[in-house]
Amino acid sequence: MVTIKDIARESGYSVSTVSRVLNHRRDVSPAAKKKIEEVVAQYNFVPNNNAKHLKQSISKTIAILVKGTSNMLFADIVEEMQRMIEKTEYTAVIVYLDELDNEVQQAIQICWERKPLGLLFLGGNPDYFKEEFNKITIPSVLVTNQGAQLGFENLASVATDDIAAAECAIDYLIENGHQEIGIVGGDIDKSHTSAQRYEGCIRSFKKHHLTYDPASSYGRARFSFEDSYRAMGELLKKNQKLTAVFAMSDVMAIGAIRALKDHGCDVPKDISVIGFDGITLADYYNPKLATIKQQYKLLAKRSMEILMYQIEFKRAAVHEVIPFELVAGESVGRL
Amino acid sequence: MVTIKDIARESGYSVSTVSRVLNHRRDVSPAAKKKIEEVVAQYNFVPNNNAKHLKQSISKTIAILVKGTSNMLFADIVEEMQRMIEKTEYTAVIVYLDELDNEVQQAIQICWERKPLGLLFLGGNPDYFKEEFNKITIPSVLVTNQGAQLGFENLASVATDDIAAAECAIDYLIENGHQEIGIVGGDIDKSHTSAQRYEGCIRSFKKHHLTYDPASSYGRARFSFEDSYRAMGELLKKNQKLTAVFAMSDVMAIGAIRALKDHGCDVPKDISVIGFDGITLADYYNPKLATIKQQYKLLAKRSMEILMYQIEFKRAAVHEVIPFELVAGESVGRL
DNA sequence: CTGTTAGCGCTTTCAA
DNA sequence: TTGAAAGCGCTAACAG
Repeated sequence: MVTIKDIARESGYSVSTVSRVLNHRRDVSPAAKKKIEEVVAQYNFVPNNNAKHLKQSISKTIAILVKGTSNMLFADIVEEMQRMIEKTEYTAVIVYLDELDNEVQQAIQICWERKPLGLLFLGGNPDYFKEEFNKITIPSVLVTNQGAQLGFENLASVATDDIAAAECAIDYLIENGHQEIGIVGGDIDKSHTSAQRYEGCIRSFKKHHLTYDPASSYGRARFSFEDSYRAMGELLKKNQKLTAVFAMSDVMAIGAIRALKDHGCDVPKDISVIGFDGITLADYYNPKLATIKQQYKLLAKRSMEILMYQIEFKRAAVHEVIPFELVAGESVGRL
Repeated sequence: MVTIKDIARESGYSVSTVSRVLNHRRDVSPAAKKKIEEVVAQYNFVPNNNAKHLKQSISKTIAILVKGTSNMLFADIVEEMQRMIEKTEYTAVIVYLDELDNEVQQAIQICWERKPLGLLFLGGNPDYFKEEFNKITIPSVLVTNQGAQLGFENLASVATDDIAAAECAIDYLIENGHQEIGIVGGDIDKSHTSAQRYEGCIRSFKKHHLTYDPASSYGRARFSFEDSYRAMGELLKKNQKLTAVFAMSDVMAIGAIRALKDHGCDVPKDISVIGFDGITLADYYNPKLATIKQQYKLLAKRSMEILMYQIEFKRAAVHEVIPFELVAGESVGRL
């Protein structure tokens, strides 16, 4: 392997000068720059990032921690963030974690190894934050989860109001004449997001003086097509009176719709379905999904802006709520 | 930050002994092991991977390079591979690249930095391999692309026969009475996979003595819903006689179907559509997608096995073709 | 503008 | 079974 030393020897300059050229510093003579760049190209030299990061105390890096590989909303947000970061002098490090991983622990390790200037959490479990986020001192933003109540000075948040949004979804179903409503959602004890959305549902039921029986009308599932399909099938057996279903993600809604069709129910003629997230696919599905659209571009934009403000102007961490949109789609019918 | 030195000092042992414990070596006394592990836990010590990899000459690591973040087939394959690697003593490093990035250059850097024992390429451009794969000497497997003709001794491949599969798709359309067939696919000059699939199409047309005019019947698009939607719309204007469309990926097929519906065409009544890949979503879509299913689990399994054989038994790189399956679905109608 | 020098945190001989 | 010491490749003072 060719190292910086080899380049120094071959170019006739010292390692420090080579290092300077490599890092685009301007205190190098054009001649040195030219010569060194030639040698670098000739030897196809690639610097070793381990050594670089081991030594470097800071780097113009933003780390993005994405929780859940198959979360299509996050995929859309990450793409948008990358596009934004590319235009700046910063570099993005993207780390994908399993839904179950501890994102805060991972973040600590990343801080330790890559010394980023800021952190962006796509999804996160408040419990993990309570436990050890205090070990993180750099500016951070929690995206799609509200973080105000956590009370960390360096943790901002940009999120949709999950409670209000879920309430809106159920309102919409009720406005359309539905009274027997099923819910397909995550594990309320383990997923904070699911718990929030569940609370929104309950609020709507209460407001409309409807009773809701989780035992017969809540289908717990992971956020995947397959598991939502299973949950919907079970729900159908437990409660034959259902006329509408709220799924806590669009992916779940699609799994549920497939289950309904396979059981001979038409959507929306027999049973209505409304999803959550507003991923690109929702518009491409048949029927077009009724859904609560999280404005992913705005979520991405504001998160980055708030992070940059914290980093560059040492502004305080703020907690911003991004408005959601109800998308009517074609999957909800009037009763 | 707490380093290995701190642990050494606090535990009363030397850094080398701590290092041994950290790496689960057996030449340490139980007493030392116990004491050091206690201190590590107490201080919440996390080793710095930069330093570790900088020094370590090999690691039980397999690197997976994934080309295209939003490729749903790859997502399925990666998940399967991770599941397999978890059961072994190896660790996976997964790197997501843009569709346009040079995966071989990235791989060289990763070898240099992480010293993996093997490489798995999900998708790849043969041109990049011809250019500099010779710089890579560790066992590697090219997944979903055939690599036999590249002729590298350390590069195996596990792939679907794209030519035969695409030919099969067109055959199926023709068998169902279609003669005016459109294609929505990638850039044949830049995407080797697209070129292969295109060749399969042409073979089928020739075999059936049909003429195909790319100018009026080929819609070039990126592998996304949106771009395929656009391409299908244009195709519809250029050629009103189309009765069927072959899309080079399921994502493209879905984009095309949406475009058709928005132009008032029913699928499959007015126009039939067949996709490619057989992603999970294909089964959940309405209509269920007719598609060429790549057996992603088998692709993942054989790739890993072949790589392991190369690494552990120094077996030669083999080139394996995984059979595809035609899934009838509901999106192709008989004319 | 350039070179010398001292580490970053860890692994790995080599001796003891 | 343990410890001392020599770097891995690079950056960042500091001095020239």
